[in-house]
Amino acid sequence: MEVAALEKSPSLSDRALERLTELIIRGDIKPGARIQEAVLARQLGISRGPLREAIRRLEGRGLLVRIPNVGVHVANPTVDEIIDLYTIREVLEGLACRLAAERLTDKELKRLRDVLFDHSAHEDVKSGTGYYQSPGDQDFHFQIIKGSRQARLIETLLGDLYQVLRFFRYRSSIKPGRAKAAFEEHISILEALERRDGEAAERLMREHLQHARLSIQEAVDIAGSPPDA
Amino acid sequence: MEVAALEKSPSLSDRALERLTELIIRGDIKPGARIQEAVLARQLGISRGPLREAIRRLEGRGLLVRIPNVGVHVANPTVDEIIDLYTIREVLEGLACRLAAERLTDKELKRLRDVLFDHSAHEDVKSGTGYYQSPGDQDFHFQIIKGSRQARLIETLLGDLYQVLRFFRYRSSIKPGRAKAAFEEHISILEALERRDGEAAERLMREHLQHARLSIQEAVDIAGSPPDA
DNA sequence: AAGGTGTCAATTGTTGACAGATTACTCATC
DNA sequence: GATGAGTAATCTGTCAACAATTGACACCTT
Repeated sequence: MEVAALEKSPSLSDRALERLTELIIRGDIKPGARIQEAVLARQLGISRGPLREAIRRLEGRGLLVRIPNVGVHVANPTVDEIIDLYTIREVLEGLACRLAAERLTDKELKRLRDVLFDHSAHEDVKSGTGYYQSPGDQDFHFQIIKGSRQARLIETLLGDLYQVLRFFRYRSSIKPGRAKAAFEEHISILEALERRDGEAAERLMREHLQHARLSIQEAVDIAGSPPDA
Repeated sequence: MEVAALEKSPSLSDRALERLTELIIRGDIKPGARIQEAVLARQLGISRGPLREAIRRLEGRGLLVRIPNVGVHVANPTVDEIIDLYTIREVLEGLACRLAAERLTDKELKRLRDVLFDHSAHEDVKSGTGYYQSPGDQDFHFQIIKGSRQARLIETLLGDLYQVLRFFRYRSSIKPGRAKAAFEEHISILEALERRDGEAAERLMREHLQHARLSIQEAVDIAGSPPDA
């Protein structure tokens, strides 16, 4: 919907923001890589002015880092910083979930249930590793966040945090059991929402995301441990 | 500390960001007021380029709103949107408080206690209305947020949210008893921190901020109710 | 007189060029 | 062969001029 607003007037800066975000998230420009304004501007077919505006906006989101008089790099966060992002997401999406419990329409709840069960989720879950971080998983979270009816919260979670996390997502092998567990946690959350139990919904969502975070943390600990142990 | 980094190389865009933020928060430019780039640029003694970059950054923070090809105005949020901001602050500062309980040094805890009791807080509280939103109150929150040791969280709460809320703070008469209650809630929070009880610290901070939010909401409801009732 | 149409001033969007700073390189010196 | 000053090249920071869009006013049509 925000995109629709941009489509109305695709200023070069807006388009540059979109394109650049995509380049970063898709990994075409790697974390830590330096960005040269003139070069990138030529690649995008625009001049440096609008590009600089786009860069400044991405700086605000933490995707780019500028060193004065030297240049801008794509952010290259440490594992700890990524974990910190997940921690922030935990409380914000917990809040969204609590609000959603009070505000989702019956129709939307029904749709949420469909998302959870239709979306070939069962196959994914049974096959073992598919569900976690699948479109089905993402859609479930999206619906709940939107259901909070809190524009600022939606903007923050969907616009900023998700993009950043999508980028920084740790490409680690998730534990085999995680997919099934995640799916079951989703069911518990859905049930709390259907009971209109905001407190429980918030708590369950926070626990759900905490598990995801710990799963990552664990994978990193293993990968980071000395291989000659 | 972020300012220190800017002082190193105060680019015109950085300075414009600072000055413009100040102009908005001090109320020199009022909510809803239109900003003309050329005029403001001349007032700040710079050209439109750096100013536009600063504006784009403030757009990201939600302090300015741009209508494509028409202009930018200072945001003019509804009461509901302000309440939403407070709600977000609740969970984020709750998180900060939980982390602080685990991470504050004994020295910092001592300092926090001093802030609470020294800062002529007693006089403020006894006099009735002084404490709430006083420097002492703010300092207490600042110390805890910084104590979370979470750069991103600190940046969000202190850099973005506080400035926005400082600006949009509802100039409403707070209930007489609120100051004393707020002070006592601070004491409870401090005690939880000293016990290193993160769970309780988070819960208490959230309740504390929730009370503040409800106090505002109440004041608005009264002010907003039809006077001919 | 009401409604539509064309024109014009004002403002945003964009560009290319200039100035200042930083980095990398060269060359002389130890 | 290593080190350091000096210099050149490159890139960021900034500006002023140009293009495109908007909104308002006057004018014409019905």
